[in-house]
Amino acid sequence: MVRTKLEIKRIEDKAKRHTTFTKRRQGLFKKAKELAKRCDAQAAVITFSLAGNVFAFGHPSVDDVVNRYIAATSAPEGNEIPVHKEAEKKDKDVVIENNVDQEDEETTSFELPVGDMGMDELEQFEVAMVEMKKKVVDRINGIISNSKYEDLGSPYTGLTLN
Amino acid sequence: MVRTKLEIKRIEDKAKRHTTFTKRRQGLFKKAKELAKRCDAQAAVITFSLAGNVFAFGHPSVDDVVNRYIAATSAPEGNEIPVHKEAEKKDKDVVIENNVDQEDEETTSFELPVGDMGMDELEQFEVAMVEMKKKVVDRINGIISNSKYEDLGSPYTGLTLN
DNA sequence: ATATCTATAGTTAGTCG
DNA sequence: TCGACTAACTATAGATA
Repeated sequence: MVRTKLEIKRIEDKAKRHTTFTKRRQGLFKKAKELAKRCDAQAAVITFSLAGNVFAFGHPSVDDVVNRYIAATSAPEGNEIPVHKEAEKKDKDVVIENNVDQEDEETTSFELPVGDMGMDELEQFEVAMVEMKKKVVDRINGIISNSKYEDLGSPYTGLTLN
Repeated sequence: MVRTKLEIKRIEDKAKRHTTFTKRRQGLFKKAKELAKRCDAQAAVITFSLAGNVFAFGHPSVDDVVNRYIAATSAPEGNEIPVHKEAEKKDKDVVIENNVDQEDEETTSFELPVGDMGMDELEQFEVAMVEMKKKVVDRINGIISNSKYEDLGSPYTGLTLN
C-alpha cells in the first residue's frame, strides 16, 4: 500500500515491532558492513531485542571493537589525547571540541581535564580490566567458536550488570 | 554528476574516504536511533575512524549495552540459556540453532555445550571481569561526565589491546 | 516466522558555495 | 573544511505466500 510518512516512535503491536526490529537490524548490520569496507574503519553494532536476545556485528570482530572502545574510553593515563566530540542529543557538557581526523601521522594534542581526577585509581582498574577482558574473550572465543567477521547472538539470562 | 553504481569497496582517496566515513557514520547512528525508538530495543554502535577516533552511540547508553553484551557473551554458568544465532558471512560452526524471540515471558531453553569446557575457568574470569568493568565504567562516567543517550568519542592513543 | 514484492521514504556521492 | 543540494541509489512498511 501507500507507505505513510513514517513516524519514528515506539510500535505498539508486538508482532509488527518484532518484524520491524528484524528488518531494521539487518539493514543496520548491512550499513555497518559497508562503512567498515568502504572506509576501512572498525565498527561494531550490538542490539538487544526486547526478548533479550543479542545480535552483534563487528569488524574485525565485535570483541576487538568493544575492547578498543573500553581501552579508548578508559583514557590511558594523565596525558595528552586528541578528542573529537560527537554530540547530538540532549544536554552535553562538552569539555573539548577538536576535530582531528587526519588519516596518517600528525595528530594535534590537547590536554584532557582528567589527569588529576583519581587517575591512579582509574589506571589500576583499567589495566586489570583489560587483562581480564582479554582472558575472558579468548576463553569465550575458544568455547563458543565464533568466527571473525559476524558474531553470534546469545540471550541474557542471569547476571544483571547495570 | 551521474552517480555510478556504487561498489562497496575500500575508497582509496583519503579525503573522500573520510567524507564518506563521516556521512555514513551519521546515517548509521540515525538508523540505530530509529531502531531503538521504534522497537524499544537496546542498541549500540561503535566506530573507529582510521585516524583512531572513536564515535559511539548507545541507547540507553553505550556502556549499558556494552556491559550487557559482555555479560551475555560470558555465559553466566553451566546452565541453560536460549540461543539465537545470527550468522551471515563466512563459515560458521553453528552449535545450536533456536529462534526464541518472544516478546514477554516464555523462553525455550537449551543446553549450551559449554558446561564441560573449562567452565570453572570461564566463570572465574567472567565474574572478575564484570566487577572490574563495572568499576572502570563508573569511574569513567564520573570523570568524563558523559550523558545518557549520546556518547562522546575520544581517540585512541596508547594501549594496543588486540 | 521467513521470503519476496513494490511503492515510496530515506540515504548518500558528487558537486558547489 | 563544512554545509547544502540533488539525482541516484537503497531501505523498508505493508502486503502477500
